[in-house]
Amino acid sequence: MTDLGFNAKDCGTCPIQHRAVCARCETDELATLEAMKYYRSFEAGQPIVWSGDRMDFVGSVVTGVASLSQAMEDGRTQMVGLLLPSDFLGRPGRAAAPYDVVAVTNTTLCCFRRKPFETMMGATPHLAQRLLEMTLDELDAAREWMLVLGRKTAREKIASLLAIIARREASLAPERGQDDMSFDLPLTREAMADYLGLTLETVSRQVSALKRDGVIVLDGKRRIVIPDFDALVAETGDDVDGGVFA
Amino acid sequence: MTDLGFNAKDCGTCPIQHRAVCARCETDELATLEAMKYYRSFEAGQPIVWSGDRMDFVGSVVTGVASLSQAMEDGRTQMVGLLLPSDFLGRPGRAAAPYDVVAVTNTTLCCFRRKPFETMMGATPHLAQRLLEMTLDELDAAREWMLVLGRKTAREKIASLLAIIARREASLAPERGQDDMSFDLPLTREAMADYLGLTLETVSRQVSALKRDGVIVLDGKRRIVIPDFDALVAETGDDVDGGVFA
DNA sequence: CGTGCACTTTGACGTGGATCAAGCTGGCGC
DNA sequence: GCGCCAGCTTGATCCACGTCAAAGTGCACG
Repeated sequence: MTDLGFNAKDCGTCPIQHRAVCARCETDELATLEAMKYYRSFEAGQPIVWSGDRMDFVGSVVTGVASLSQAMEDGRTQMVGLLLPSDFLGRPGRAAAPYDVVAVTNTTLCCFRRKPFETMMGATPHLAQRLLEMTLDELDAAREWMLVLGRKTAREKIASLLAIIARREASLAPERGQDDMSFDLPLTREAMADYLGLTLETVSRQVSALKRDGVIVLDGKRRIVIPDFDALVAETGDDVDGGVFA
Repeated sequence: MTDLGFNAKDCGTCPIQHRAVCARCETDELATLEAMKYYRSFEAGQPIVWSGDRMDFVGSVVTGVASLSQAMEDGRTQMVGLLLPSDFLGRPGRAAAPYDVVAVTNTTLCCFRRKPFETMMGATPHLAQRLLEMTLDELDAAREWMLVLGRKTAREKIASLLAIIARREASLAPERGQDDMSFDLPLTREAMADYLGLTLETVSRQVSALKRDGVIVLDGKRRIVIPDFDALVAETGDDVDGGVFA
């Protein structure tokens, strides 16, 4: 919630708006975006917006992890997206948030107020095209996840989730090879269950099973080491190169 | 595959490109789009494109139903979208099709070659914005479906599918009230199963159960009559107004 | 250095939907 | 009119995952 007071120029730590949204912007457009942006941070567990709420900003994740989820009246919930650093949040042209957005870990967003952003979009054709690109990527990810939810076994679901997170982590720190990957799981067992359409007990059992079978190594409850990424991918049911977010 | 030879002006039957894609186009842009468009038709069961294929057109469905689906190596398949009349197919800026697209019933598409369409998009800012809108709608539909796949029971899944189709049918023929809805199911039990992440036997049993309970009436195997739409919606597990594609 | 509490693991048991296996039904070609 | 066959239904059985219950773990706080 608090404004971090980052210098607007201090974007070594914020690859977001320049490269992700506006890679082809001219200098003056870049400067306009720069001048408009501001930061917000949220603590782990804090809601960012509720489904149906008015949402007057768009932005992207600088650090941390946020989740998008939908709930049924009786309490069943399904996570429909996971926002990792560089992912975009919000939708130009739409006032109401379609999902609950919650900070899973401590999270910093780089934001723009929606109205001026929309105005800018109208004046900058490739901004709209860039947003379209990003939305198509989200759509592909959502549909890939439909396959996971509809057709995969519990073990394959867990492996798919770990593979996605491992890939994302690797792309954020590309200097390391893809052997000996390791990362801190940002999700509780319950959050994993909500993403995978399982119960937390089933998640726990399958994580234990993957550990027992040597596919993953646990260091504490959250730190995951993946000794052989290909072995993990083999557990997902996907063909080797076609996988999720390929 | 065959060109139907429809008159390019004959767009009473083709509400697609004018209103869906280009509602705000100026007259000359409209004329340009008109001149570029052509029709293709496919018979029930025919593939339109395979996943990974080069796809040199974009378009939308004029009549019929097509499906988007993904397959795993071992044959498990998940339908990730259903294209009904007025739905858009294809993605500007991307050469490769990400899913298998199959004509479920006899289908007619209104197409544009991709390259000139992209050029036009670059020159016509609101075309890109309109495409973004449509893609966001698809994204919402995909995520709504993730809730169906991840958290609903077989009976709720069937009810959700019937409710979606009934709503779409009603919006195509809005003169009829929403009591006494009826329509021909365009999908086989197997296709329904692929969409819902079930087996065809389970689909058959749950359809029978909904019939036994008076939620739906079957006239033959394909014609569905819905005596009370609200009763159907009550079976979906959604809250009354929040439902899929709300 | 306990005590509390959120998170996780593990066990025992139940069940919804998958699987396997017959039939049935209705449209179409001959 | 008859046979064929794709699509559908129904039954019997199985098993992956859910449910309920009880410990275990480790970090934060006194």
